[in-house]
Amino acid sequence: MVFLVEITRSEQVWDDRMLTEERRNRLLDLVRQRGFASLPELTHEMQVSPSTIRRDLDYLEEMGSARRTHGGVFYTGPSPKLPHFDHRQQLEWDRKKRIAEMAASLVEDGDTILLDGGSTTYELAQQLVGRNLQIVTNSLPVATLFSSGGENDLVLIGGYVHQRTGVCLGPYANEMLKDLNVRRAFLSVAGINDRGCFNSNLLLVETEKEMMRVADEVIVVVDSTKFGHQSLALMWPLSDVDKMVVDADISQDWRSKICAAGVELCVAGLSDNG
Amino acid sequence: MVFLVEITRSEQVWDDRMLTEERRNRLLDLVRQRGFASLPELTHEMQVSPSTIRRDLDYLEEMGSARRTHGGVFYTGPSPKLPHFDHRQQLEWDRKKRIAEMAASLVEDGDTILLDGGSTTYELAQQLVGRNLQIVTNSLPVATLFSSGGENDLVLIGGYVHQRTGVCLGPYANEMLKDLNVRRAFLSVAGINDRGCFNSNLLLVETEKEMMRVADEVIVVVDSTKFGHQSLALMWPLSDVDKMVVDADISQDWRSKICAAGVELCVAGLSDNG
DNA sequence: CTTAAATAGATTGAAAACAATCAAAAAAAC
DNA sequence: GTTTTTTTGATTGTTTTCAATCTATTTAAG
Repeated sequence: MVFLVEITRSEQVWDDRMLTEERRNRLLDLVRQRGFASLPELTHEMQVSPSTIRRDLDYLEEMGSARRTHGGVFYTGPSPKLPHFDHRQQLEWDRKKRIAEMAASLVEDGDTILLDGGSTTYELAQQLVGRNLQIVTNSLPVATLFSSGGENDLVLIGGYVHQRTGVCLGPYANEMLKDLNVRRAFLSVAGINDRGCFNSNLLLVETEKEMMRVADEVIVVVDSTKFGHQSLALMWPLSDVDKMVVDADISQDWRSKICAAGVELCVAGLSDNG
Repeated sequence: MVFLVEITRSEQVWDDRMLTEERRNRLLDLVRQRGFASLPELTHEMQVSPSTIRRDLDYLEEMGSARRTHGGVFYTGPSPKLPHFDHRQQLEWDRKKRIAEMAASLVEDGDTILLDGGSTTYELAQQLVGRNLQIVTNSLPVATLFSSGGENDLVLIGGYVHQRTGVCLGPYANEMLKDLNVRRAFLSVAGINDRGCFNSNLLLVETEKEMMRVADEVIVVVDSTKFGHQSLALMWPLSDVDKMVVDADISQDWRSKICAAGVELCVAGLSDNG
C-alpha cells in the first residue's frame, strides 16, 4: 500500500528533544504557577539569555497565554491555577480554536446549552461568554468562566471532582442530570473509531451518556487527530450523534463514514482568514 | 449610659471624603479586576500624577495586596477574578483572617468537612489547602481552590449558581446534600439576633438548613459586626449550632447569650502575635 | 487666623528594560 | 559531509521607568 501524503502546514517533524517547545512549556508553567515573573528571574532559572526569554515571551503572548510587561510577564491563560490544558502543540491548539469558533456559530441566542469538560469545550465556553444563554456544565473551569460574566443563567452539575481535569462526575452528577433537559449539548471525546465515541474515564463515560440523553441535539466537538483512536470505554455509537464539529484535516474516509452514520458534519476553518 | 472608649490603633477619624484611602481602594479594585495594570494606564484612569500612583502602589505592596513590577502592578490578594470579597476595611479583613485561623485549628486530619460560601469560609479554605481532608462545598471559589491542590477528595454540591457569590443553591443542591454526611460543617451567616441565625437569600437559607442536617458538628464562623443584625430569612435557632467562632470584639452580652444557648464559643485572636 | 503636618505634583539624574541587529552555534535537510 | 535553516546569545542606542528631592497645595491643629 502506498500513501501519498501532502503536508500543508507543519513541515517540521520535531525530534524527541523539542528544545524550544520544551523550554517554552517550562516557562509557561513557571509563569502560571506564580502569576507573574520578572525577566531577570526567568533568565536565572532557565539558564538562557534574556534575549531568548524575550522571544519566548513574545511567543507566549501571541498564544494568548501570557502578557508581557516592562520587566516581566503575567499569566493570562485559562483560570490561573486550575487544571491546565496542554497547549504544547501550537497546531493542535489552533485546531481547537477553529473548532470552537465553528461550534459557537451553532449556538442561538437564548439557547440552553450543556458544556462538557475538556480543552475544546473550554475554548468554546470562552467564546460564548457574554452571550444570552443558559449554561449547564459539569466543568469547574467552564463554570468559573461564566460565574463572573453576570448575564447568563448558570447551572453546575455537582458530584465528585476529578482533580486533573476539574470536571464533576459520578452517581451524583448522573442523578442530577436525569431531571434536566437542554437544547444542545457540546460533548468532547477522547477517541473515535468504527464502533463509536470513546472516553478514558469510566465514571465520565457514564456521565456523558446521561448528558446525551438529556439533550435535544447532541454536538460532538473533536479534532481530527482523535479519529481512528479508541480509548478505555465506549460511550455511544456514531449514529447517536446529531452534529459533529471537526477541523479541516479530517480524512475523506472519515467524512464519508460520519455522513453515512447520519451525522451532520461541520468542518471548521474552511475559509482561511489568516 | 456612658461609654469609655479607648481608641488604640486608628487615631485618625477620617472625614467622609477619605481622599487618599478612597483612591487607594479604587486603585486596588482596578488592579484586582485586571490582574495587572501598567503605571501609565493607572495614572490616566485615576487622573493623578505618576508619583502619587507610585506611592499608592508602595502602600498596596506593603499591605500585601499587590506587587509592583517595572512599569506596573499585579494583584496578589485573594481570588483574582472570582466573585470578590470586599477588603475595603482592613480591620474587618483582619478579623476574618483570625477567625479563619481559629476555625482551621478545629479541623482534624482526615476529617470530612463541609464548607459554605462566604468570605470568611473562603479565608478558612485557603488555610486548609494541602491538608489531608475530604472537602464538600457548594462554593465555586472554594472548589477551585482545592481542585488544583491534588491531594484532597473534593465533592462539589451542584445546582443553580448564584452569580454574585459563586455558590450553588436551589432544589438540586438540597437534593444532593440529603444523601451526604460530613463530620464538620463550617457555615457563615449574614446576621444573628435573639431568634437565631439569618441569611439574605431564601434559596441559600434552604440549602444551609440542609447543610446543618447532614453535619455531625455544626460550626458557625461569624465576625462580631453581625451580632444584633437580622437579615431576610431565619435559618436556625442558636441552639442548633454546636460551635461558634468569632473575633474578640464580640460583646460580653452576646458571649453570655451564646453560652446560654448551649453553644461552645471560640474567640479568635486572643493571643496577639503582632 | 496662623502654624504645622501631610499629601500631591514636577523635576532630576541614574538605572533598567526594550527592540533591532548581527554573528555564532546548533539542528535539519540535502 | 555539506548546505540551509533555525535558534541562540551578545551588542547597540533608544526609550522607559525609577527613586529621590523639592515646591506647592491641601488639611488638620493650635
